[in-house]
Amino acid sequence: MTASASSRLSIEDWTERALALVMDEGVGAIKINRLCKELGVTKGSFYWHFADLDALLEAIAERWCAETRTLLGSLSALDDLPPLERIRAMALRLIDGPSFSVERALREWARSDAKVAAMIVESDQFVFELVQAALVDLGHTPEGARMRAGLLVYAGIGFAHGQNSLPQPTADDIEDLVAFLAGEAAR
Amino acid sequence: MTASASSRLSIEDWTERALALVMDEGVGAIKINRLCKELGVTKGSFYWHFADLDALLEAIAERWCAETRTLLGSLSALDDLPPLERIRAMALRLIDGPSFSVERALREWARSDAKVAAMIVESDQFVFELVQAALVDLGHTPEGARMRAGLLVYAGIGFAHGQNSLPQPTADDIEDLVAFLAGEAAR
DNA sequence: ATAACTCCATACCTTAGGGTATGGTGACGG
DNA sequence: CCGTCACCATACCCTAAGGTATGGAGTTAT
Repeated sequence: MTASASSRLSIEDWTERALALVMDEGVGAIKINRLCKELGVTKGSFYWHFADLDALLEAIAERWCAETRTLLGSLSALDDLPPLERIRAMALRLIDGPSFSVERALREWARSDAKVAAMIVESDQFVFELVQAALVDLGHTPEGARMRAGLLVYAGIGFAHGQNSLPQPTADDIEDLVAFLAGEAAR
Repeated sequence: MTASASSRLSIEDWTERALALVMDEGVGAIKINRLCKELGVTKGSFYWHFADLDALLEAIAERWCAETRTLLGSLSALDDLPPLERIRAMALRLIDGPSFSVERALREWARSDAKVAAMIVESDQFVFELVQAALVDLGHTPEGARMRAGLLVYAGIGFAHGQNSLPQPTADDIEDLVAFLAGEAAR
């Protein structure tokens, strides 16, 4: 459906569908037969494109890593914004509800795929350093900025993994949070 | 080995071993044959004690919930400590490395077991309210305390799920963190 | 002592899912 | 027009794992 209109499938058709599956049902949901059914083919097709399941997993890991890397690159555009805006943008990104299941799926995946794990580390690092730099721009010491940025990033990760245990923060709450983290700058 | 010396097994022997398995390998690692081998029996024994796998899962969920509830009860002893000590205790608890895999296993488990999920929510809530109360005792407004406590608890959850993406905080870092969260009390 | 009950072993069934072998069909170059 | 190759269908095998049926051995009560 989302794939190309051609009756023949390409590698990209497979990785695209498989990636979508990983995102909203986890890597454990990838079954060859199921994928085939969703793509309207049978296993004969799959094993022509890929040697085995691991080959498919590796392919979609590669693809996801590439996509994520370009996404991080595009995020560098935030550098032009004022520091507080940068922090706010990251905080809002961390609170984005629909992406929670994706976040969980990715970290679960990372536990069985080194490439994915490395990419996630890189991604976390990226956000962390972005926030830290913004805090330094606001006049914080590197150490103070480090602690605050770490707190925000880890809270973001935790937010995706907590099962709505605590009341969900509103937009106003985020404002308070950003103000708190950015506060008492020149101490 | 850890079970009773008797040659016959009890329900507790099964739930104990299974719970240990869940903790350090996740709920997905529970296989009937494997459990039997570890306990030195065969499936005939398992299916005498339990109707099926779900019955076993339910039993260990029940057991874990009970154990966790008493653990939370014992944690109420912290109420006598000064507020800052209470927060510090919770912060250190959240950073406890060896329990990370347990934390992950539990939340994964919670996604397929409502009882476990509810217990985790209760547990998170407990820690959250404890920290929040301590912050209020320090002179914070309920709203300020709420935000700070939420930040700490979520960061703790995230810390267990991040794959060492960011540099691990030292004991000194925790001190700074607690001081930061508790800081600027009477504003 | 023996009947009854508890706990467990053995053998077997069934399903899901990864993987393989082989043949067929459409498109395209020669 | 025909062969070749890319792509796929069909049929099959193998293993892991949950589940069942049945019988046997140890224990306990009467």
